[in-house]
Formats: sequence, structure tokens, C-alpha cells
Amino acid sequence: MTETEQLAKCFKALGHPTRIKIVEHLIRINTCVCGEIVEIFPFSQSTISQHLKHLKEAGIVCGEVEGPKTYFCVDKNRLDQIKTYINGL
Amino acid sequence: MTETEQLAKCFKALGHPTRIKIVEHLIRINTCVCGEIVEIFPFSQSTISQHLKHLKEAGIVCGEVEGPKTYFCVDKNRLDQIKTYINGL
DNA sequence: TTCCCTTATCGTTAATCGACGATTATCGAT
DNA sequence: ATCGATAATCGTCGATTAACGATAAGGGAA
Repeated sequence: MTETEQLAKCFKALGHPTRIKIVEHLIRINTCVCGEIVEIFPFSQSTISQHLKHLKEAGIVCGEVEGPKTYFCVDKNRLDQIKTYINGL
Repeated sequence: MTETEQLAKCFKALGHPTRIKIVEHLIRINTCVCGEIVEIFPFSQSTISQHLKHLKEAGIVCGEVEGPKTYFCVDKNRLDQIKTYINGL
């Protein structure tokens, strides 16, 4: 995958209001579990799980499985990559 | 439309490799005409026109009709808005 | 083991996207 | 007034997305 394609994937992942809010929330509270996000939004657990999957595949968030739970957090490096690109425009 | 929705629309518009490259090209050469972009990419005129429409609707580019041609350029203000948001994350 | 809690995945559905060719609209020049 | 160039729009098609409920898979506790 070219760099442009990778970038496009990131932007696409951020191209949905719910996913933007999920990222904002994750940054605010540093790390949290899927169920906590489900409580915040008026969408089903499966829908939120899908959004998280999108964000994970774009490398914007990472999830660490710990027992039955998965702790999600934002990948600062990837975020910095995006910042660097945008600022360079 | 909420601010988040507006942002999502911008990211979505940037969520395609061709559109990213169009924006990069427009920034590089400041302003240009649709046909010029069509020559650069291996896509049809209608496809490029659609991509430009997306970018326009997101407010990332603006097009000024001048006779039979339309001159496109990047809206620096909108770009700055995106930069500001990203950097604030 | 058997529940319960948590998350991921599957299958479905309606809507949207990305590409195309064809057509239309608009302006300038002949 | 017609023609040619340019760009936008239309109609179509297959692929993808976003949402859901239902189901599966995993670990922890009783």
C-alpha cells in the first residue's frame, strides 16, 4: 500500500462523525473498554465494534485484549503522522 | 450540520487516494482547470469531475467559472480549520 | 462445569460510492 | 447560428458502508 493510500485510509476512518467522537473520547480518557463507548453512543454494540475495527485497521487506535475485555487507545504515532502530513500541505 | 459532521465530511473527502492527490496538485500549482487534472490521472472526465464535486461540497476546494472553464483551487481557510482541529487532538 | 460478562463476527438490508459512457449546458470563436 | 471546447450531470453497474439483531468465542467466577 502506498503512503497516499495509507493516508486515505486514515482520513476515511475519520470520515464519520461517530468515529471522530470515539477518537476524541479515547484521547480524553486515554484508554477505555468497548462497552464504555457503547454506553455513550446511541448505537448497538456491534455497530460500535465495527467502528472500532475501522479505526484499528487504519492504525489510528489499538486494542489490547485483557481477559474478557479489550482496552482501546489512540496510537499517538499514527496521529502524529497525520498531523505531520496535514501541516505539510 | 454540526461541527463534527462538517469535519467528518472533510475527512471523508480526503479519504480517497485520488482526491488526496488532486488536493496536493492544486496546492502545488495554486490553481488549475479540470481538464488539466483529467490529463494527470487515469480516470475519465466525469470521474474527476465527481471527485472535484466531493471536494467542493466539503469546502476543501472552490471552483471559479470563467467562460467555459472552471478554475479550481484549494480553500486555505478550510485547510487551516482542518489543521487546527488535528493539531488540537 | 456452567453461567455471565465482554467483544467479535456473521448475515441481512438499505443506502452510498466509484467508476464509466452518454448527454447536456455554457461560453467563445468562426 | 453553428461549431468546438470545457465541465457538469444523468443513468447504470458492481462494490462497499452503516446499521441492526443474532450468534459465537473468550475468560472469570460461582
